[in-house]
Amino acid sequence: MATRNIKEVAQLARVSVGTVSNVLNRPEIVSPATRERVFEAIKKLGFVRNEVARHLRVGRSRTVGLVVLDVSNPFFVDVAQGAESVADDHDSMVVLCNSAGDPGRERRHLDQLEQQRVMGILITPVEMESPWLEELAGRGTPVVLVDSPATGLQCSVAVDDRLGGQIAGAHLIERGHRRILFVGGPTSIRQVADRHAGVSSAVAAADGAVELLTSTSPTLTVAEGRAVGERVAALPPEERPTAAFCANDMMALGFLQAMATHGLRVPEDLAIIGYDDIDFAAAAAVPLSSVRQPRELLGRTAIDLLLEEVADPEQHRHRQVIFQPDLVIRESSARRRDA
Amino acid sequence: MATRNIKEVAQLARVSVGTVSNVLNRPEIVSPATRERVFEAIKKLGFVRNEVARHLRVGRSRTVGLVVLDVSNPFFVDVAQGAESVADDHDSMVVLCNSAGDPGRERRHLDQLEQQRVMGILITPVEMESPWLEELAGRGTPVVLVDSPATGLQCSVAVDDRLGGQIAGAHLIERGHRRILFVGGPTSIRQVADRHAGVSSAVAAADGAVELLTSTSPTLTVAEGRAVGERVAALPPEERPTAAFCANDMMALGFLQAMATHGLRVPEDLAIIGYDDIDFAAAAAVPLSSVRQPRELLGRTAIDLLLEEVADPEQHRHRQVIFQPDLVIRESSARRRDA
DNA sequence: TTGAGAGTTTGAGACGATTCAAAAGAATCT
DNA sequence: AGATTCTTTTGAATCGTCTCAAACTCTCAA
Repeated sequence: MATRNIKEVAQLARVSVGTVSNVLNRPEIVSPATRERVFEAIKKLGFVRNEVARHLRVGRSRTVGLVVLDVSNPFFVDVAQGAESVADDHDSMVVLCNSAGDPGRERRHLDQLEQQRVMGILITPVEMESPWLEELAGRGTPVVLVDSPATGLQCSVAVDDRLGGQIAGAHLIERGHRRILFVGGPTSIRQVADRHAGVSSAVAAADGAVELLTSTSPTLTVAEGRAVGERVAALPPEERPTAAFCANDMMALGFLQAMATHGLRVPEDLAIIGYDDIDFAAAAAVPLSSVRQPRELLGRTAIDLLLEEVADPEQHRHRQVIFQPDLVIRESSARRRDA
Repeated sequence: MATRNIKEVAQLARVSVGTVSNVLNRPEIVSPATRERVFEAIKKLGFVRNEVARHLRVGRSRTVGLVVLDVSNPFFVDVAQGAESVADDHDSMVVLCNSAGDPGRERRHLDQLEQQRVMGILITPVEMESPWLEELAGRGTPVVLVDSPATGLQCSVAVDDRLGGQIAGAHLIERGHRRILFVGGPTSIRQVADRHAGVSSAVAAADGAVELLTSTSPTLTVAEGRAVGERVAALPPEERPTAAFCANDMMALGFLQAMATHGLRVPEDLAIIGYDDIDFAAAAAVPLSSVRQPRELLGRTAIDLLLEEVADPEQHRHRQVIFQPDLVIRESSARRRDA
């Protein structure tokens, strides 16, 4: 209502709109006296620059969209915080969007972000193949894939999930487990597929001595983890796996809860290892072993790549950055199991 | 780069820009034949509407800013999800900003949001008194306070924190505790102050039979909770409180971890009760008793109030909505203590 | 044949800031 | 005083879309 514009400021300060704009953007080229007068007018009127109009003229915005698979997963929150910390230093803003694993929601968010002409988009896509993203990039919105496969057509940052799965598998095997359950989400999610492939390869390396079971669920939530845990707890002991490798910590926490409610001891009756090493993993009923990813670094690197592309689109060569996960061993997989 | 505009579409479809705009906004008033022609042109060119220009012309944006105290606290994530679910139905967007308890960051976010001319702002302010917010509202950006005091100058939604503190205190006293520690953050945060006042009143009602200790920390994080826990664990048993009421679940989880590392049993040696009842509370080392707040409802109601104000600013009367918390008793405070 | 009325389409302003060539003013030098 | 250079200030054009009064096209009735 009472939104003042540059023209009113100019009038009050008895200068032209061009001068007000200069005071706002390049104060050093304006004489101190005029500058002072303009600042006073701004303060008196309570003028706030209209970023929308500015953006329309200048052509690019200072906000970056970050579309994640699940905001309630602390992993993504940490990635977001990493990205935000970098954005802050470039007085940009990160707007966090939640696809909740739903391609439709993801699509709507992407449309909205493109309509807003954001500077660029960081995304952990729901599905491995996404023609949308390429079209988007083709129309001029830079896209960086976060924790996702390198298609070569855009930048990406990821953690070697195959390696993570392998480390986890090797660890369980080394601890004496011979019957391992992989608790995963939909295999359409690349992270899940890779982690499974990793543990498979570790199992394969054990020369048939180890059996790998696989359970898939539609989502990677605490509730799903609990549900799988319930089913496992209900199995007769001899059919039960002795260890569970969960595709993320949320599922692992749910799985762990199910063990507790059914009186199964962790790790004695069943060892558990999660993925992501979110802060809550260490605070769980039984402190959770987990494959750690450099969460904030992931976010920071993603936005760095984006800013690099924006700064010089011509020179820019797409890059794929891959980090290595490492294993954090805690109580939930600490004991040796005698085969 | 290849961003097409309405004019190019108009050219290709051999109509005027006005007609294209009509197709976009009021397709029913355009003849089917023309409409079809325009749609084809849009598709052929890969035209994406520039929401920035639209917004400049129309005057108000479809995005709402939500400024929270701590994104890594699942409580706020849930509030955000509640808000987002409503926004979705009004094809608006919620942009989530993190003040991280820092007035400077909060201020910068507010500035940015105002410059973007957002439709409105939902905020959990860092400090109780914030003249900024009133100025902001005065300049025409509606503000709804979330989980915050009712100043009467704007709408607010909150949960009765005093009652929450009281419930928690009464529960601990009823369980036989006579030496209770309140683990809180800075008292400048209203929630903390109120929860403390609540437990105080419960203690006062016990007629001098109960002693209340208070520990304050700069932040309400897991780490701070752990730090306080360390100090408490180091006390000689006779000086130690028998129960801790933590200002939020994050602190409670940290506190609990400290108990575990120092071999103190929960709840036998020390009972713990948290606040918020985040999902991870139930999955903790010892399932955590907690004061539950209607997290999503808080977010949903906040944005409802905002939309109401935006829809009809003249008629709108500011309202204060207050919800009641309730107590969830779990293992961490389940036992009776014999005085 | 004309006029009324309904249904479509048009295109010239906004919206608010930035840009930049050009004008104005001030300072310095001959 | 006039020429030259440097510093400030100006204001019209621009970004992409929406709005709305006016113009155009039909159809139908008088």
